[in-house]
Amino acid sequence: MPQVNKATHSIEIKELLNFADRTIYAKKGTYLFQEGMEAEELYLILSGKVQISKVTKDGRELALRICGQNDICGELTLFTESPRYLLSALLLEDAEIVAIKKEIIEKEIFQNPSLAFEFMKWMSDHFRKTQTKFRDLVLNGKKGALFSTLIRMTNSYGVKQSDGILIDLPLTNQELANFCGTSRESTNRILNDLKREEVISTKKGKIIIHDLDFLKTEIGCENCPAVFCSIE
Amino acid sequence: MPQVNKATHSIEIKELLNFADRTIYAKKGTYLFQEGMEAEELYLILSGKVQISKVTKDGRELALRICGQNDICGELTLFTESPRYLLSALLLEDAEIVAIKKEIIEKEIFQNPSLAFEFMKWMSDHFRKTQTKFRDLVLNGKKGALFSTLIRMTNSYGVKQSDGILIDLPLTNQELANFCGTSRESTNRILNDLKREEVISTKKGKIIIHDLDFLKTEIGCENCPAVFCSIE
DNA sequence: ACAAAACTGTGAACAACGTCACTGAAAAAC
DNA sequence: GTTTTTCAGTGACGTTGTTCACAGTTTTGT
Repeated sequence: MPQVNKATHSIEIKELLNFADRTIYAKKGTYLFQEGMEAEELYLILSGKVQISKVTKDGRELALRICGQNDICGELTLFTESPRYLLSALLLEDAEIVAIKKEIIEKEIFQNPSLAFEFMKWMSDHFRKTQTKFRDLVLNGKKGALFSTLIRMTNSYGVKQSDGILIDLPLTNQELANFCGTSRESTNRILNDLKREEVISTKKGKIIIHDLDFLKTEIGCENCPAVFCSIE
Repeated sequence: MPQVNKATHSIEIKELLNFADRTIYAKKGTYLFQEGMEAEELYLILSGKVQISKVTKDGRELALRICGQNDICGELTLFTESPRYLLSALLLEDAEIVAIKKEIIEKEIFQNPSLAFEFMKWMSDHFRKTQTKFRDLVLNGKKGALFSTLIRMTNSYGVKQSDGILIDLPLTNQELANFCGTSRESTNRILNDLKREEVISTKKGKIIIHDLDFLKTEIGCENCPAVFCSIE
């Protein structure tokens, strides 16, 4: 099945594999790391999916990204003294993950300009992604947050169908709400409005987008390259 | 007058000066760059203040940071093909700014590991800053956004006084609101609540913080190092 | 020093969103 | 294949934040 838009990652990031400390086989539902933990490694996902999120004291959860194959996480701790993870990484599926020691990467980046360059490019792209998501959430209210999330999901997991684009990822209303900083009920109501207007529909717990442009114009999306507008 | 917390910038970032293309003397109220413009340079502020913000189609403005001496802006366009600025940079004061060609930096970073390293550290810190601000704005409502902004302003422009910390920066309610994604009226009401509870007061258009801890506990601030919690 | 402009402060009406409470549907477990 | 458990859906109501309107205050310009 053809992926609509698969953000291409730089080939060189795979160089990181050469510096692997060990490979982790972790189970769905467990945490790769949790906020507050001392951060000594960073991770490269070989298979499976990992959700990065922030948990508030009062138990709510703000989900930020879902990392899949070839994505990097734990990256925010590089170049910081006695760093701790700011976020938690929850396994959405069983996964195979390579751990790389922070010191080794830092040393290697220092000696390997091409790796440094690729890494900076990656950070830069990643930053842009966060920046645009930020804008959508703060500037366009909860509706904007949801529309933005749907668009990003489409870019990352969209599969073309005869009647639209299927977001090929099982998602409950609650999970979607976590990405928007919204309550489950609000998300549910907005989704049902969209169904009524035939912008989306659902099949077997997955969402099909029929009118992506509607979502885009509502939040003033400038049609930035999909690399900057994904959930990864 | 002693600055409460001045985030120390890496000395090496001044290396960038060696690659300067030209020096710009720009007037308050003008734009260094505006979103959508083709991005060919990045800028190092020598003196003056520059506010980075995003303007929405309907005229609202979301302010993200204020750059002062030795800060870098326009950085989000590095390592991207045919980049355009995502944000606008408005001069808050007359300023002296060094422009550096994107290509030159990219080339130099490739050849100079120490510069690359410092630059990555800078990006990493910068990212953390954005990430925490993000959390405050999305997770703690408009009040959280304002408290967070006040704390950041204190870290960047706070000057110790006998009765508290003066935020040594002229700020109208509207400007403050722009940093929070809020209406002027809401900001005004929250500020007046804080005045009534003697958490803050104002003198000559500037804010004095009497009870910083109150603001911090309200938003669940973990007392992260000031480097990650500033308005720069 | 005086007028114009910009900013502050506040009430009232309204919209957006969250919380609570509960029902029915679907999926998972046994 | 039935029982649990999880999830979707929806009304009622409270809270938060916005918008509009306007009066009073401070700052700026000349």
